[in-house]
Amino acid sequence: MIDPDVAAWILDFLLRQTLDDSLVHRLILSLPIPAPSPSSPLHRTLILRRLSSDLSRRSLSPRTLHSLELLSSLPRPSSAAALRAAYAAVAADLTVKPLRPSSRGGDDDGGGGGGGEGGGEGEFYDAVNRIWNCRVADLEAAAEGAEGAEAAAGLVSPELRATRREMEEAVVDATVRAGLVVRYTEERAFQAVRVYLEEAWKELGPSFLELAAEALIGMAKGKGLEMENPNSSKPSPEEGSRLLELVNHSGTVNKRGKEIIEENTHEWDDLFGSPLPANPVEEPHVSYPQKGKDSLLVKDNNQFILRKRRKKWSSLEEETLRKSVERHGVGNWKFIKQCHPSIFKDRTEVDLKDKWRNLVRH
DNA sequence: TTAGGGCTAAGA
DNA sequence: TCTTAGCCCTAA
Repeated sequence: MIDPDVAAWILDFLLRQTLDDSLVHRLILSLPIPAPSPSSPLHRTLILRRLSSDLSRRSLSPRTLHSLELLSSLPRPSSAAALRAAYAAVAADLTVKPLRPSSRGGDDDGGGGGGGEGGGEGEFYDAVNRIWNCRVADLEAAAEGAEGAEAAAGLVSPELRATRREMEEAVVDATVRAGLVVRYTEERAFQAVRVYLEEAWKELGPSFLELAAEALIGMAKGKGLEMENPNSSKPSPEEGSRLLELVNHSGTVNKRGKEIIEENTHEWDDLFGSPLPANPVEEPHVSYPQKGKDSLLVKDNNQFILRKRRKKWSSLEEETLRKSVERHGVGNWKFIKQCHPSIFKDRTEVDLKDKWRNLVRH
């Protein structure tokens, strides 16, 4: 059995190599690492790796935005200017995406819901609401208030505020909308993320294993334990693969890990404590309890039914609900949930409605 | 998807 | 035992 600290060093090293995503997924499941705390170096490496993965798959999604938000909330946010630029570019790209000719779909769009003319605009309005009137508005509010001000200020820039105004204008003006499509290209967003990642990886420096290896080599040469020269030669991807093989043969793949690999789910997100779907529409609905630690069996009329385990509302959930209702009004429960997927990850729209009923009752 | 009635676990 | 909060069911 590998020591958790050693496992974390191995993972931290391998995450920086050009390994295939599926291998990284298997690694995360195989190694006995606890969920990294936001202050641990591994946390930053994991988020950067997830972002790199989005870039290499050329797939920018709300998950990408979430990664950038997480990075800005870390104790010492790296490459602040590039991070702000990447956030603004990705937010704009995700909003404008439905307006691009390639996304509007032909007659075989198969997506249902809307379709036809105006479908792209509909999705655009929805994205403006979700990203700019909700997500970015929250950041701006937080940047001005005391709560999370530092993290939010790391993302809020004059450029972001200007783009938000532009998006609002585009909702009512077709000419502005057309301008957005020309200006906010997908390539522009990719480029901004690429620039940020280059800077961030550079700032991160070598992994602990690399430093240790250098020190060992130094010792072998009789030079003592010097841990300098961070840009010395990195182990090759092949070496990373061999190490991975070693880990896989150590027999530490747990049962749950195997199940998840078989189900091909998104193992990354488990490590961040707040799974975020690539597309909010695909978010799993939690209204029907499933067997597990979050459910309990209750006897009802001589038959057992599965019931969701009672979970007290946290002050963060309560406060978020209050602010959301203030901003978006009563009754928009689904929208409010979509605005705060990580905070309300364990709640259904009905839960939000029920909680609000309780809040106004007393 | 939402509103509203009703049930029940938890705690005073 | 009573109240409250969280959850479920059903109709629209």
